[in-house]
Parts: sequence; C-alpha cells; structure tokens
Amino acid sequence: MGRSPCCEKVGLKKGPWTPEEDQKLMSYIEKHGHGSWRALPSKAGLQRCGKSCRLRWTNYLRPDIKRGKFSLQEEQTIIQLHALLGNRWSAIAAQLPKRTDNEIKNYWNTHLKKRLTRMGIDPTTHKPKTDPIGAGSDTNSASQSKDLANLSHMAQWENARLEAEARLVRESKLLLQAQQTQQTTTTQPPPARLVLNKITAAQQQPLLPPCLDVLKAWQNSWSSKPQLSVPSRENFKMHSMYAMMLSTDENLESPTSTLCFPGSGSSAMLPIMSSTTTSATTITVDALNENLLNPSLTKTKIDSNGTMVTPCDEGVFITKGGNNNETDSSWYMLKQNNPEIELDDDEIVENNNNNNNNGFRDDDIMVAVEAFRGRGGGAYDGVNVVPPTLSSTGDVVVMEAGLICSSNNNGDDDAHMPYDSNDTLAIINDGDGSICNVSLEENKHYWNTILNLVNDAQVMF
DNA sequence: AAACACCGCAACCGCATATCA
DNA sequence: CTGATATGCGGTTGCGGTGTT
Repeated sequence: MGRSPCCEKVGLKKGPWTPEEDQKLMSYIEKHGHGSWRALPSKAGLQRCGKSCRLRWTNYLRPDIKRGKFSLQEEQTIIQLHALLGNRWSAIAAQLPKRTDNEIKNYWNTHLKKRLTRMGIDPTTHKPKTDPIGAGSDTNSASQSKDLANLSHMAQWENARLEAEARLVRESKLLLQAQQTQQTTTTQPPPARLVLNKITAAQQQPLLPPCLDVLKAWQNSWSSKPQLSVPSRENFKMHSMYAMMLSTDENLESPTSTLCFPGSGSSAMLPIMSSTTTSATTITVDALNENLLNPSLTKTKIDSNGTMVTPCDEGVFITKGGNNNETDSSWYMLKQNNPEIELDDDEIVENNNNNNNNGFRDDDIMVAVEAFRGRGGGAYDGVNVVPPTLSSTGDVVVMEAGLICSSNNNGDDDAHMPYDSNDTLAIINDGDGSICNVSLEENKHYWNTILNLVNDAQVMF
C-alpha cells in the first residue's frame, strides 16, 4: 500500500556498487540530473532500485562531499549539535558542509559515542553517569578536579539543550497558533511570534530548528570580538547564551534527557551560578511606555514591588534598529517623540542591521529577547546573569529593571524598546548582589576543554 | 600462519512524511 | 478528502580490513 517494491521483489541488484555502476550513475546525473529516482535506474541502465541510487549518490558520489578524517572543529560541532538535537543526523549534517548524515552517524557511533562513554558521560543524554569520577581509573586528584570541571560544563550545555528543546516545542506551538490565526482572520494582528522564526519566515526559507539559530548566535558571539569598551556590553554578547539557558519551562520535558545533579533545582543545574530570590510583577506595556517616554525617567528602575524608581543610575538600555537612518527603530522613535531625552552612550546601544559595528549582532539580542520571554525572564545586571525566579503574565514581564529588551510583533525582526501595546518585552534584572561568575574565557573555552578531556581519555584508554 | 575478534563503513530496511492524482 | 506514490530519515546489518592471540 503505497510502498515501492523492494529490490529483491523485482530482481534488482543489491550490495556494494561497482566502479562501472558508479560511472553510469554519475554520468547520467551529470547530464540529466536525478529527476525521479524511481525512474532513474532504467534510464541510466542500472539494475538497481531508485532508493539505492539515491543513497549511493547522496552518500558517496555527489561531488560536494568531503571525505576523510573529521577535524577537531567538526567533532566539536557534532557533539554540540548532538547534545542539542539528538540523533537527528540530517539536521546535524546540514550544519556541516560537505558531510553526509550517514557519515556523521557512522562517525558518531564508531568514535564520538565511545569516547563520551569512556569519559563517563552518557552519549544519549549527555549527562554524567552515576559515578562519573569513578568511571575513570585515574584517582589522581587533579584529574578528578579536571573531570569535575568539565562535567560541570557538560551540565551547562545539557541545560542549554533542554532549553533549546523546550523552545522548539514552544515555538512550534506559537507558530501554529499564529498560522491558524492568520488563516481565520485578517483584521486582527497576528499573535506575538518568536523573533528567530520571523527571520526565516521573512526569508521564505524552511523553518529551521531555532536551536540552530541559537547555536549560530553563540558561535558568532565567540568569533566576533567585542568592539565596545563598555564591559557590560562585552559581557552581554556572551550572556545571550546563558540567557537562553535561563528560560525554563517546566511543563516541557526533554524526550531524551533528564539531567539533574543531586540536590539541585533547575537553577542549580548551572553549577557555576548562584541564585537569589527575585520577586516579580507585571505591568502593561502602555504603562511602561508612559514612563519610558517620560524624559524625567530616562533611567528607570522597577523594584521588586513593581514600583518604578526614578532616577535610577543602574542598568543599561538596549535598542536596535534596522539601520542608522531608519526612523521606525525604537530608539529613533523614542528620540523622535521625545527629543529632549538624552541618554549617554553607556545607556543606549544601537544595533545597525547586522553590521556589528556596535558590538552587537541581531542574533545576540534576539536570543536574549526570546530567552527572557521564554519563561518569565532571566536577569542580567550588566556584569552577571542571574537565574530567573519569577512568573510572567501575558506578554509582559517585569523584574527589577535595569536593562530592557523587547520584541515587537509587527512583522519585522527588530528587537527594540517598547512603543506599541502589541509589543512584548522583558525587563532584565539590574541585580542585587546575585552573582554568576561566568568569565568570557570560561565560556569561550568550554568545548575546547571538553574536547581536551576527550582526547585525554583517548590516550588514557 | 591460521583462526578469531574487533572495527569502520557502505548499504539496506522499514517507517514517517511529503507530494501528487 | 483520500489513497497512491515518492522521498527522506534513522536504525541496523553485513562485509572487508585490521589487530590480536
């Protein structure tokens, strides 16, 4: 029923391909393209089924295939993506140019999986096994310390993966709702959509798993050096990844992972972070706008009671526009409506259409926006990231404010200051002593450290 | 040198999904 | 809308090469 007949049922050849068969297949596809795989074998003079031809072509004969040893960077990417995506080899292969899903799958099963196992890490869940330290034979304390440090890093990544999975589910639901709404009404504005999806939709490309965007953003934040001298900005680039980690939806479960350290809650799953209780409140966008647009409140803090405190010397405002001249960017709108407002450069960061000349990229802000919106916000005080312990109501989340990020839903991909009632926003904690001791170097070398351990394990075993 | 064990990888199998009529 | 067909994907198999006893 609907299934193509198996090779054996029609007497077609199976098994390894001969050079002659390869040549026939290659020359046919070079001349005519593959077209219908089902019809290809007879046209090309091959006694094979179409499926076999397709596999041979995509996994072996295709000219844009890179063969041979995987580089360290490729290994790193595979491990990262596997932590994010699980055994979705085609998705992983899409991020590794010139590598096929089959090749990556084989490499994982024959090399990487075993290495992680030897390290005491479950390759399926990417979590430490019951006795991770005891898994190795080396009882040297320095080695144990190294293992512990790396397992902590693994825990961080695992949490990030959980978040990515949760986001995937969440965004799928939201996107579906948005599509359904758009189909049923043309008078109402679409519901708030997630920024990362806006981009792919705008580009009319298939929807990519948002976690890939996140990964890309994270990698970008590594690869591009901070260009501003203000420390808080440099840190924010890095912390977009941690912001993602912080947005947790306990209603969503990972299909593959259950990482949990003994005695740890969700925030403690990031071992290097500590948390304080931060009460939260909600406020309407309009009400907040009223304050933000008030020139006397250019520095506004919303304390734990929901009270706006003015003036407030803490925190950083972030806005982003399409380019320097666009008047519809929120900052320019803010300025346009309130020309008397003067914020110094330390307080306003304008992002210029991915030019990155202000040290930010779209992705950085978008990831942060999404992450903070995801559950009810994380906190960033300009130096540190604080795990969220708040709730959200509707689209608006207010914590003790300092740094403000928002996202509109008007169809573009800007993240900006709130100026419209339909906007969603998150206000990021200015911090009150809560500490997240994450250094840039620590973050940057996270996976390098893991891979060093992998390599050490190879030598050791 | 032979037998055996192990490993890596190409290829296959069957299910899920997309597309078409 | 439904069923038929095509394609894609992930799990698994089996063969050839290599290492070990």
